[in-house]
Amino acid sequence: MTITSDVPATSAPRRTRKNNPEKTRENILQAAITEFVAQGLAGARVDAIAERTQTSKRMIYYYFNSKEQLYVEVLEKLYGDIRHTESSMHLTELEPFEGLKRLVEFTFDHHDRNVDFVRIVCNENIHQGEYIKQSRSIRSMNQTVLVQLEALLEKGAASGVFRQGLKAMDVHMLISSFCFYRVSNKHTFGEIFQVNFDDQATRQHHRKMIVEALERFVKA
Amino acid sequence: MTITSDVPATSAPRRTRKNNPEKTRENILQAAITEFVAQGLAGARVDAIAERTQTSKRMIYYYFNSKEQLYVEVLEKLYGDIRHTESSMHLTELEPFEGLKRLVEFTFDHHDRNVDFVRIVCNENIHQGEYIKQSRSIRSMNQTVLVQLEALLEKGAASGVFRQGLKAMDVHMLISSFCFYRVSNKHTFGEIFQVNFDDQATRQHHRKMIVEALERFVKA
DNA sequence: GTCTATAATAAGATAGAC
DNA sequence: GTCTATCTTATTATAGAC
Repeated sequence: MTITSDVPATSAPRRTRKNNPEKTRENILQAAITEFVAQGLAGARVDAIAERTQTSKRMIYYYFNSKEQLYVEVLEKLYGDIRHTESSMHLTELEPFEGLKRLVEFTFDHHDRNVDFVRIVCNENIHQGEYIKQSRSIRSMNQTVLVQLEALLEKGAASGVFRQGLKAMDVHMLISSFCFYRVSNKHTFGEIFQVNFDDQATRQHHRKMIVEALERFVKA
Repeated sequence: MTITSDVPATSAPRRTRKNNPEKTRENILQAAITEFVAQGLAGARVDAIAERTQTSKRMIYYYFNSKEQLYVEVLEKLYGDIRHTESSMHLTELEPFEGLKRLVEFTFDHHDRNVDFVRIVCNENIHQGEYIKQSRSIRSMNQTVLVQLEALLEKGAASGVFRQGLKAMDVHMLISSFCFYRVSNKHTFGEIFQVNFDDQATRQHHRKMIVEALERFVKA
């Protein structure tokens, strides 16, 4: 690259438009989330992502090298959002049934509010988890729930209110199943059985139901 | 291209290859299932579908007109497979808890055996149920479960073994959630928590667990 | 770091012979 | 009904100026 050093030192600044790498990067990432969630990895168009940004397509390749790498970063970002909130639950400080209720409601609300997360996970499963395996960080960040839930189950069993021998992963899976399904399948289930999952009364009803199902499941 | 019409009238038959419309159509449909399930609607390539068939790409357009129409037929076929088996359960002829157990185990086994069905439903939800709405048949064929389950719940409540006021759709959703999730999310959940969902011992464990969860949920 | 223009290729759909 | 060859457009990715 040749340097044009014969610029008048007194006139306009060297840069007319302010460069802001971090902001540009974040801007692209947000646009990518929207596009990947709506279209899936294969259906997403780099042009469409560019149109959603304040910058150009060239910058996408400049920062992320390829559509696939951009997708992996989106995956990591959306998985990462759960960890933050999850670690602040303090389940074991509560009475066991209260702790369980809080965990279930927390998981329910998180899925309900983060349709993006649910969609990207669905898409990732269509691709057989190919990209999640490329991310070393995602796996480690998800162990927190199991540790907390295990402590809760032990405490409940010790005090005799929960039954013995429950496995944290099983309970976690029961909770996740329901919370995930009512978001992931809202369109097909909603269409077939004519239910509107975005309706607030329906939402409250489901929330109450899944708490009850889990209470009955762990009860001694 | 010039036409060589000077072919001896007595020699080879007009058709060297036997035409078999129904078989060709079915052949294409099966290839399409494989491709759509593996790649999603957007990721699926018509060329790839053609390669999986014993026929050519031209025939795909001849029989199905477009990639989208072919996709809708795949959707209808996979949804249709459940109905057949579902209608032969005769739940109400059994003792209530036995009927419930049979329904849960049936749903579990169906999802476990039909990963294709689960994948296509996931894909359809990414597209916000856009194509399932185009099919008039799918909605009607799914009402059977609810009718049967409703009768079962009433019978159980009448004899006092089930609690009162349970809604068929809620119970159906609880069952479906778990059975669906462990297939739909086997790759991400499996990777994060290092579980192999195809392992037979794991499978049996989950099957027993979901039956137990439902028994506890409906118990009076 | 950022932009516009463009190369290279992949993919849905069709023409036309037999 | 079936085949091969091809048209047309869309899409990922890059070149090169500033």
